[in-house]
Amino acid sequence: MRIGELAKRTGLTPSRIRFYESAGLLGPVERRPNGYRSYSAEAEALLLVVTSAQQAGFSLDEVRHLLPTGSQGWQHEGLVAAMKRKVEEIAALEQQLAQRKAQLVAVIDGIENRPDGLDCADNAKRVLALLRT
Amino acid sequence: MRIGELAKRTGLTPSRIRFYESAGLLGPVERRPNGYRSYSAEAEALLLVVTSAQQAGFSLDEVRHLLPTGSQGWQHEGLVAAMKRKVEEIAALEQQLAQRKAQLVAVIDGIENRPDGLDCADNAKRVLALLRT
DNA sequence: CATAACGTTCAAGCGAGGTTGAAGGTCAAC
DNA sequence: GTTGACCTTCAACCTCGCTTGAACGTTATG
Repeated sequence: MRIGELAKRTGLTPSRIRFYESAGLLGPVERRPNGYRSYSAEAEALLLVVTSAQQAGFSLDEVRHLLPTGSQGWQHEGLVAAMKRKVEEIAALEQQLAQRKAQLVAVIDGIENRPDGLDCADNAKRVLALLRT
Repeated sequence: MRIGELAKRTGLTPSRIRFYESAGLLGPVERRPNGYRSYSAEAEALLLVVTSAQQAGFSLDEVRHLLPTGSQGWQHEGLVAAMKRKVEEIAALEQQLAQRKAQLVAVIDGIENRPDGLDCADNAKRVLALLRT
């Protein structure tokens, strides 16, 4: 498989795939006699791992340390440990998101249900005070 | 209040505050005769709005469009609409996060409970297949 | 009066995650 | 035998959200 087809199959751009290679995420890539990159079906799976890991919140740097180094195969323990840590991080993020959403909703409510007799500036102070808590 | 004190009160660095000003987030800032910036207490509230909005997932560009332009005051409708959109976005993000977490947990489980008689490479394929669904 | 702790501007740099472009090689089809 | 699609490298550029540094002015304190 040449890079164009791999790109289509993964939904990535060729430049992005080359970028991942140059970032050390794909290991050494086979070449045809003409210099073209040649990918096996495994490459598609590997790219799926990379993009999934990215979506799961791993930086490329983190991903690189999780991928099999050379021909050494996966290192299950470290991998599992990293994923468990990431699950924790995601749980923390979920909490933060929920809090942000709650704050936004509180601000919206604070604006829409402004107490009678409170002018806009004072209401702004009231609403901001809610955020600090 | 000079920039240093504002920085301490908000927990931001002076450079960051100047950066926000140069990004058009703070409007025109008063100056003392010596050229030093002079901030009112409102500035602290404004910076709180900026950083809160950032934490809520607004980019600085988005924040700029939400802040009162000139001396025109807040535009409640647009503001509330933007916040409601952001709440939707956050809800979507929450779903994605939940899905990512579920995938990670599935992968962890796939590794830890590898079926007997399946070698590592085949198990990797099995686990990756789960991710595609 | 010296010195340290502030403040100023402006330009440059960083880190992440890529994209874009120039200059060129390869290959299949017409 | 020439178009056009695809591939190569390498360097430069981009966006975001800042930080850092150089060169310089101001103010409070001993």
